[in-house]
Amino acid sequence: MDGSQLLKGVLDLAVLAVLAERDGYGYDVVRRLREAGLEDVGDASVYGTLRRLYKAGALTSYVVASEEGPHRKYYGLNDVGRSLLQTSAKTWTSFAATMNDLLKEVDPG
Amino acid sequence: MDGSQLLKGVLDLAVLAVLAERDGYGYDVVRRLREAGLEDVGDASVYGTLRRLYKAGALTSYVVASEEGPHRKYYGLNDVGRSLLQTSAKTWTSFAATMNDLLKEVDPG
DNA sequence: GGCACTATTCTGCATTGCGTAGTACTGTGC
DNA sequence: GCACAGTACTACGCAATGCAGAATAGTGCC
Repeated sequence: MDGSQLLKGVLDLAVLAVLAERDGYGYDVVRRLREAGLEDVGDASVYGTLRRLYKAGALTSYVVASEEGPHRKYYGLNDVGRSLLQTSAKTWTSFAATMNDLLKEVDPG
Repeated sequence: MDGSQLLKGVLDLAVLAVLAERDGYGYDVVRRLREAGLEDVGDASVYGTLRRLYKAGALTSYVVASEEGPHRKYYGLNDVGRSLLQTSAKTWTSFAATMNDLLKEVDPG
């Protein structure tokens, strides 16, 4: 557990959170992330994140060969992913709280 | 205004916030950041951030030649820095809100 | 005076995550 | 067949963070 993830690895957390809601394939995750407010997220970043997460053993993956387009590669959380999500969420929350503290003294009213 | 800063540039904001409280030199900023809860922040990162911010015209800098050690290079916010802080703080806040929204559906209870 | 230690700054270099751009494949509509 | 949209993926680059180490300026000890 190193601090660099704290500062940069927010996308991982976002992807995990989105997948926790329900399984999704890359293109879909991108769309959901953008709808959630992360409008500037690049698709390649998401694919990369998905792959990293999968490689880290946090995701399951199954291909659905739709008849109306190319196959969709769905991803879903497994136990590792779920606990990673919990941990990361906690880390994020406390990090965000720290930042908000720092900012509180700045923003008067 | 690009999103990459959203995801990565948190340290900039933290440094700006700390400096808004009162001027400080690098070594001191590191200490204050750590005391504030950002324990894993590396000194080189802070020096780098300081330099980048200064180069971007957000900071003033003056050297205080202390008699009890090497000179201290103080940094402080100027108008550019203050408005950068405001902007970044707003961006951060809304980003954090988005993330919290995303996480709300995950963390039951 | 020299040595170790602390405070302080600064400079590589490596890692890594995010983004842009471009490729490839599959189905639909013309 | 061709253009277009949905979908996945790769290659490369940039920027930020971290680690390690050097340099500089004092203090204290011998």
